[in-house]
Amino acid sequence: MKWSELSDNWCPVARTLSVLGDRWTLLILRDCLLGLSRFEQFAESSGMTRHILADRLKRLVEAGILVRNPYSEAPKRYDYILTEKGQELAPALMTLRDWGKKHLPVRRASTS
Amino acid sequence: MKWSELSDNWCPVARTLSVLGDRWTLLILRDCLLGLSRFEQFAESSGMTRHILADRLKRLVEAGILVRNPYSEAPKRYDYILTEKGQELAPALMTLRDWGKKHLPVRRASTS
DNA sequence: CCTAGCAAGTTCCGAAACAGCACTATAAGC
DNA sequence: GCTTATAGTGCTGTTTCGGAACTTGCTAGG
Repeated sequence: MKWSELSDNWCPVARTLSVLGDRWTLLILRDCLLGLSRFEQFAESSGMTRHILADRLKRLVEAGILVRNPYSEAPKRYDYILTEKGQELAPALMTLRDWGKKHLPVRRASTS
Repeated sequence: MKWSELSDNWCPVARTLSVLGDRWTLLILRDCLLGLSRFEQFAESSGMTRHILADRLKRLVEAGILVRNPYSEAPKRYDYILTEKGQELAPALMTLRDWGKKHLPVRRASTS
């Protein structure tokens, strides 16, 4: 089964995953909720390749989760702002964060 | 950046995604929470290939989210049971489900 | 004994996605 | 007219994925 076919699945969890079911998309949204909005900021914060970032931003805009907003006319520049639909993903990010904090402690030497 | 490198990220959301940040893993957990436990059940329910399913189950066991439980000795057979750690992902699934129900209605002809 | 069936995987190959890096486009500043 | 800043694209090799067949270990039937 293809990823895209999930979007018509009977299960709302599956449909949700059809939009944000890869490792990078939720990281972009995390950054958005932290106040980031620009391509270069996302690229640096998440460490993903620019190629993937561009693709995921496009998908998120198509899904109505972000809007591509021109913030500069002179050299045409765009940043990405959460829609209300996107902001309502905050609770989901919170529950994932809480689970991670509880069950996936950092395995660095500094923590022990 | 590689997927696996996320597991040491400072951000708990990123660490969580290092475990369940692909399209299929959360579907397996959804099925577990619905009471499924066997390989063939997961394969049929989610529609993923057996190859990927086997890989994801292995990862989930390694992550301590599922346990591989022998339920038959005669022909060695195993099923997969949620640990407490895994059950605590239920709230996360709920929030994703709620968001999907609200923002991603099924696009079938029957809905219009 | 021989074959079929069930369940949990494993193997193989072509297709798609990804990582890494360089490159483009447009304009501002020196 | 050269450098810097920003938002992407192109290119190339590697990794992962999708689909279907095959394996293993046992049971049931003829």
